[in-house]
Amino acid sequence: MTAIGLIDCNNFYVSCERAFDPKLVGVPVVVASNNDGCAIARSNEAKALGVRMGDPIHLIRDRLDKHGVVVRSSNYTLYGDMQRRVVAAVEEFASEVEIYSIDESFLDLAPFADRDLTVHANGMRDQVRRWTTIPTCVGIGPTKTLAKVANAAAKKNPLFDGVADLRDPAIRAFVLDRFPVADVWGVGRATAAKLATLGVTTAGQLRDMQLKQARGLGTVVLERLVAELQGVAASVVEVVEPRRKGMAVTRSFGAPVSDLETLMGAVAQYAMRAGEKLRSHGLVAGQLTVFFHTNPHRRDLPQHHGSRRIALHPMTADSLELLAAARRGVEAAWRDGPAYTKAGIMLDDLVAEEQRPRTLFEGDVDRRARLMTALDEVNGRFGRFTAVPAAQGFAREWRMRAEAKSPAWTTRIAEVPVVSAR
DNA sequence: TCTGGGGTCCTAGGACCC
DNA sequence: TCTGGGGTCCTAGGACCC
Repeated sequence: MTAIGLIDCNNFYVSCERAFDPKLVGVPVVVASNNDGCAIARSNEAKALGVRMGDPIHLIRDRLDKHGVVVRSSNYTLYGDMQRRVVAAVEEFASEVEIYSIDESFLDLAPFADRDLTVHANGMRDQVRRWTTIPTCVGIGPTKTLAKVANAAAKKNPLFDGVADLRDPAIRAFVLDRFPVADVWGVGRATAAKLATLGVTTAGQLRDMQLKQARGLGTVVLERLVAELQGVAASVVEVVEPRRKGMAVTRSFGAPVSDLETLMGAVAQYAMRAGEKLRSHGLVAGQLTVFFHTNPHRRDLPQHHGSRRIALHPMTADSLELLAAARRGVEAAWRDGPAYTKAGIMLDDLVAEEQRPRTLFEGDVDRRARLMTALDEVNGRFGRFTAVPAAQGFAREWRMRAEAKSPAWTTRIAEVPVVSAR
């Protein structure tokens, strides 16, 4: 019998922060996005105060201060390492684990389906908690979409106490009839609005929609979604990582940038990072897009959105080639005057290094590849951007804000927590 | 003063071909 | 005035996810 599980960490970033700082337990905590811009994780206490996902911190500052909400800058090194530990704790409880996002994994539970899966899931949650302190919820169903619904029910409805198994048709119907259609995985704002005009407001009503009608209203994506709600699997638990199609390094600046040289400095660093990322995946890129733009929320200020796409011949993962292409793009798209607040590099047409098409006249590729390997080794060992090209220009006025970032508790020896006993 | 940073998939429509 | 009937490939943009 098919049984798909979804384990999801509760308020993951906040829980990671709490794992190493007990002062944060029991008080309202918010983790801010890069640049301390928006609220992207909230403790239950913060949710109860009305802090919503994506709220700009500066707009809710007063409320945060009034209620003593602790705001932490995001610390992705910590969260990434904690994810690894959560997955390790889960592995023995499933035959396959598909890491879906930094805080969620799909599980193939079929081999365990003859036992009580609620007991099984609770054993898994206990192990995650023992190994990482992170609280989780588990949803179980015959398809991924139903496992997602189950997970949300497990989290929201105290009746389930952290684990919901929707394989039983009666329980499933009970939950779907009370589940807002807008909260279904894959139903966003636009689709929810269209469904509302048809009077479809619950997941149960969407389940009962004709497949053809679903396709007409949305696309094949909505049709598959309806099938999954009916218990017919349209996707499976995927273990192998799919080949990446694109890759990006983009950042908002800590302060607006109006001069070309400073912007170049930022873009240069993103290009170096993009190259590093490509090489770590063993890929080369055929196309690079560089962009920079002003603050779109400030309609009162002059706006400019500069962007250039540059073909990379030959395809490459060489940081210096990416850097040169990015510079050309910025120069071509530059406009004097506006204050820019964000820039980025996007790479497309990604191909595995071994499958890179060879061209004539590509120079001494091996020598450059060795240089890049050396660069990665130095930076891997001594910290990112220890070795950089001399022309990079390392003025850092644009560097993003992170005013309340926790230490790299688990990944830097100088920052591991010290425990003393007497 | 201050609004994240990644990704995926699908479709429509244009360019081009015979 | 009137203007076929297929294809393919590519790109931009929308919608969605966390």
